[in-house]
Amino acid sequence: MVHKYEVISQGLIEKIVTTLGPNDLLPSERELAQEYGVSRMTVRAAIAKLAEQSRVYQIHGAGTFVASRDVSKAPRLTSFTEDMVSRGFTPSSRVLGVWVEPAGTDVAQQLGIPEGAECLRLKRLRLADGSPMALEETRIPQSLFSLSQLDLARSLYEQLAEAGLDLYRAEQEVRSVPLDSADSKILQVNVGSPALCVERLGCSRRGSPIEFARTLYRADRYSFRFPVTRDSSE
Amino acid sequence: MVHKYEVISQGLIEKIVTTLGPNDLLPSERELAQEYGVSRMTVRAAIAKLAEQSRVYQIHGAGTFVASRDVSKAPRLTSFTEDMVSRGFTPSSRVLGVWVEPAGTDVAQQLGIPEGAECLRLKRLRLADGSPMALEETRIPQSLFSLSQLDLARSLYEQLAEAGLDLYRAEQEVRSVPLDSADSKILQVNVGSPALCVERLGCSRRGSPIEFARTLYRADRYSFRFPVTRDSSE
DNA sequence: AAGTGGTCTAGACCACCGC
DNA sequence: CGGTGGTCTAGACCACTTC
Repeated sequence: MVHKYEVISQGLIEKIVTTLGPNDLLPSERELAQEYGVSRMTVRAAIAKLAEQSRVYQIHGAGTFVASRDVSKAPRLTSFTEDMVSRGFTPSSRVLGVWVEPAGTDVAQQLGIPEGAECLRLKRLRLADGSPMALEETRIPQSLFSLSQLDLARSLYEQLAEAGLDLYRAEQEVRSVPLDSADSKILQVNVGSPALCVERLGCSRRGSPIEFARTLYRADRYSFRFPVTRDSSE
Repeated sequence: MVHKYEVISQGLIEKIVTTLGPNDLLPSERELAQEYGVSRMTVRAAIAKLAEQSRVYQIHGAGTFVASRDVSKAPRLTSFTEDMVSRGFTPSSRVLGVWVEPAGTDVAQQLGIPEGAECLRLKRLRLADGSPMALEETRIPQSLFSLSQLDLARSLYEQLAEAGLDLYRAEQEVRSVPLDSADSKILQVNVGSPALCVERLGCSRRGSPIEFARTLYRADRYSFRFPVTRDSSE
């Protein structure tokens, strides 16, 4: 808590969760500036942070308001573990295989590496409350992270971050697919059951690809929920 | 083009699309301030707008850079027609039914109206390049928009906007579901084929529900693509 | 008309990156 | 080290909502 605007953001969040409800009016920017003894621009920085997270919204001429709770979660780049915890499940994981193998055409294209370049491939069954939730296959260029660095007992993201490979953003593609017999057996559902297929290309802040993951979620246990807005671009 | 920061944003966009490529360095904030004869805070406002749209990214101490072009824009709240056009299809539509009927439990809960309150229900088959793409069912509280106001030949969103019901944001839930025999026949795929089921609750800027839509997209023709970022919260 | 957020100024100092 | 973005000030005027 170094910056003033962070103090104000936190103060507002506390006010929101304790004494205010959805669509309630927050103090005006000028009031807050006086209350915290800062300039109004600093208050605006604090509110901008909250608006970015959809915790509040502003209406020109009217004021700043608390956003509805169920709108507040924009999709974030999370690990399976974080995702499950936030959904109220206890996550666990079973490694189905680790390989080093040449990249196929699609993987190479996604990761922006030459076809046939060696990739770390990690296949895991993901469980929630002890029963199958998803089947995940991750590929990372061996040139970035090698098999010998990998500790299967620890979080992959943590280890990537330690190697200077921070995932900053990702491109996700979501489709609906029928499960083949092998995958359906692993996920313990009938052959041909639908699954949510999420392909994710994780990138650094500079935009260079780090990780390509394909995850099959059991359709009966998993869904995506996210907000969309009209404006944004221009 | 009233505001100074908009002029600067536009100028930067032009520079980006004409003379710069991904990860190229933009002029510093101070240079731009001088070039445009404005304060640095105004330049920052312009850049903040572009960063919000992921057209540029900033690295503390290093500079402002052009984002990779293949980073798709965050999902926006669009009509089926807009969505298809942006995907390169020619959209069309066939109305399968229009009713006024009492809201069921789930619809009432979503729209925040009493169970049994009258709703406008509109069921449409959506086509892309002349063949079935999606099956869409929309419900709007009759108290907000009545059947007699509806012109089936025109865009529903346009008519809602004219009635003062601007959709500002929406909550979307995306699942994978198998198609039953009736729906699969309409969409011209095999029974049990997977589909992407998108449920959308469209709201006003103030957060009051306006429209609840459930759309079944053919899995073989449609997928979602969107970016996620790590930061945001905290 | 009063109050709100939106834009804007002309400075300042700090934290970080790259050489 | 110099240059960059990140934070911050103490004002100002404009545009909008609400009454």
